[in-house]
Amino acid sequence: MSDFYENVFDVVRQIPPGRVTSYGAIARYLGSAGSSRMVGWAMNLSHHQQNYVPAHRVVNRNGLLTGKIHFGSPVQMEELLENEGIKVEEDCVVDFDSLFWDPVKELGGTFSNNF
DNA sequence: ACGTTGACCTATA
DNA sequence: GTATAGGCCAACG
Repeated sequence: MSDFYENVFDVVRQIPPGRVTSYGAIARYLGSAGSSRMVGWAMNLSHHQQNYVPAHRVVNRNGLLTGKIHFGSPVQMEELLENEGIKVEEDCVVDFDSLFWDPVKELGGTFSNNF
């Protein structure tokens, strides 16, 4: 497994429950900004990983559940998200801006404790 | 091996 | 504000 995918899975696993992030955010965190597509591909491989990867917490920039189709069922992603406490309507995450979890801002080297 | 596609994002018109 | 173009890198046909 390439380190890239491993990092992606590691970041996705560290996403707190009830929170969501975008492919671009992960790609930027890995330093491969612009290669957001690779993150999506990594998610595709996440199903083959023995370690469970909450790919349902990863959505696109618009908060749209574009990858729900790649789950067991098209509604599987919505079920999981609602199970986490995230409201989903029209395949879109409600309050996505508030639920957005940026790995660069959270895990990003500088542990900003100035909260 | 070449061409196309893909769970995307950013920029310009 | 929407629409179109470009970029990115890996997998599939």
